[in-house]
Amino acid sequence: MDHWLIKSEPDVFGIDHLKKAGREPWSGVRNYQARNFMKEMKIGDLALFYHSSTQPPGVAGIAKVVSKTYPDPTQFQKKSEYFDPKSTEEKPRWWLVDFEYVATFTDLVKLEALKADPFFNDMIVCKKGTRLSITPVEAAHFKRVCKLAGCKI
DNA sequence: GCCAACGTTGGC
DNA sequence: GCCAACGTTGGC
Repeated sequence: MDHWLIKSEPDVFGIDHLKKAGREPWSGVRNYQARNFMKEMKIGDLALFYHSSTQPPGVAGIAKVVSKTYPDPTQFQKKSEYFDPKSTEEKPRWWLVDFEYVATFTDLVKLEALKADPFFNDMIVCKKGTRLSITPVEAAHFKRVCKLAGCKI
């Protein structure tokens, strides 16, 4: 099983939205690197749900991959803000998976806390200038974040 | 294929 | 609101 970190702005779609929805297609990723990581995801993989562009930023909970990778339907929808005229149904450019709600952390594991701990030095989200919305996470890092949150997975 | 200009992300 | 760090676009 692999581990990941997925970023989302809580004002747009946060962990509470996922909890309410139960399950959500992770549409709208329009970055090739992030897309490639999503293509590597397998059913059962776990992801840290990270809140970005908020005060304070940090990991808010856990989500689980519950579908295989399939074409992002919003790329074909003309009215969607994610519409991509260069994409075709025969050769879709953008792919996604569905995430299922797993848990909300009682206390947000702040980015500040991750940066303060040398154990997380290699974690991509801690590095300067990383805007990637989907990143792989080492199992040890994943476990430690859960531990900091007092969350047993 | 280079690279300047532009747009976006996201912490601060 | 600022701006660093990217990614993308398009002229050449």
